[in-house]
Amino acid sequence: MRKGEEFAEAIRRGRRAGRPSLVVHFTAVEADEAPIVGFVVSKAVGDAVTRNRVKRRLRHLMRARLHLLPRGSLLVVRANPPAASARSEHLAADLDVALQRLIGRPRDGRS
RNA sequence: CGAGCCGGCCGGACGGCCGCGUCGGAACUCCUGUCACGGGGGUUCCGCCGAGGAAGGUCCGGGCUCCACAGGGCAGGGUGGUCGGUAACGCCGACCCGGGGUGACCCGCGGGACAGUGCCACAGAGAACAGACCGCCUUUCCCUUACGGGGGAGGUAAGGGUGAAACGGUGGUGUAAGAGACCACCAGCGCCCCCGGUGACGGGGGCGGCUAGGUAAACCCCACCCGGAGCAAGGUCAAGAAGGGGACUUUCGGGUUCCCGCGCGCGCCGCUUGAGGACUGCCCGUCCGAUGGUGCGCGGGUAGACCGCUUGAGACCACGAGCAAUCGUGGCCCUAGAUGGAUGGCCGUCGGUCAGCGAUGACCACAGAACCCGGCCUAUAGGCCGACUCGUCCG
RNA sequence: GUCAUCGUAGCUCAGAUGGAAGAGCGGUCCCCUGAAAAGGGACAGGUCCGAGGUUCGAUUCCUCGCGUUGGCA
Repeated sequence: MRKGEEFAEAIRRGRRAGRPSLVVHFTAVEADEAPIVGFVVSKAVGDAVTRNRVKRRLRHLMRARLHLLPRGSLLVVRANPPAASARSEHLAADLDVALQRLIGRPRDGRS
């Protein structure tokens, strides 16, 4: 994801699942397109080195989970300050829980 | 051996599996164009390369690009011992002067206070061509038997006390008491001469007057330097005053959406007798200038691609010049170029640090390129190398 | 990339030419009240962001640094 409108769409209209280290926003459009994913790591998380590391870890974790997303997905992962000092397995666990809440439920749920 | 001082360098190493980015190659595939060669994109595989000494802060200086190649004066800003280095600097080196240290060495915005103006609180009698509070001395008056005390007039900067600072220091002559009033030496100031040095300056000699406060990181004066903006610079696709471009889609007619050129109305100024504008603020001077400039209102509008983009005052190694900063010659090498922004995940061995008798366990400094260089400053676990100084001991 | 702003008591802010710092709220104690609030009185509280420098003397002037907030492209 690389456009401001797409971030706004996912964050404002999508559903949200929060964990201590991160927040996941998810929405889906009708179009039959490949899912796109964006990351938000604010200045509150740390300095430039820390923010880069958090972003790379999240990108790595999401890459392995892309197949879980339906077509047309817009997904934004926002990092919270605890993500800076979290171990990768903790980040992965938080991410899995959040994804489970958002898309793991039956497809006829609220949308 | 201990303590210290200065400089240079490194800043984890090796390997396995899975991923990411640029570039190159191959295969497959899509779009587009030509008579033909072609152009552009996607996927997969292979290969090379892939953050720093500070990439940081943005405090200076340059390259590069555009503005009209930018002239003169004023204003404004900056620098401030000397000589050298450099593309340049507010940086670096050596030296000079002043200060600190036993020393190696360290610190200094280090021009001018007889061009002018301002300021120097409190304390103190007096604070800038100073000043009689106490004191000292002369004289006079009063009180007192006397010793002595008090008042007036005057002399006096040697002494006291205040202060950051009180108008040279010590000794003598001199005097009523004193005073550079005079003398000797010392310190300091100005001028002249000689010697050494490119120079700052240093050494020596002579003469003069006896003495001149501090502050210019207060205004200021002097010397020298400075055009402005910044890669979101700037350019190409880009044709045109009616359309053009990108992306997606298509039944190939087109459609959707975004972007660029902004569009309309009313008024004012002007079209070479020139409105307005540029050379950054002003003046002179020079130049641009008519599909023009400007005011108000309404409507529209906020980033598509590509180039610039990494070969450069370049890195390394020799030799030479120089005390050094640095420079010259030769050899050799090519070493990130992203654009929601590429270095991540898992694991092994070794290396450090800490804990523990041990098995073992935990941890790994500061910090992430964004046009590119030269400096400065700031952050930084741990480690390596070298020069030198002082102290102690041994020979 | 570039240009600014601010940093003073626990909080919000003043301050001067360089001569040593205040206000409001808050805090503590006392008075008032049967008790409290309000009111009155008294008191305490400061590395003037840090380091270095200029000066006799710096919160103020100079340099560097740290942090805060913001503007423009």
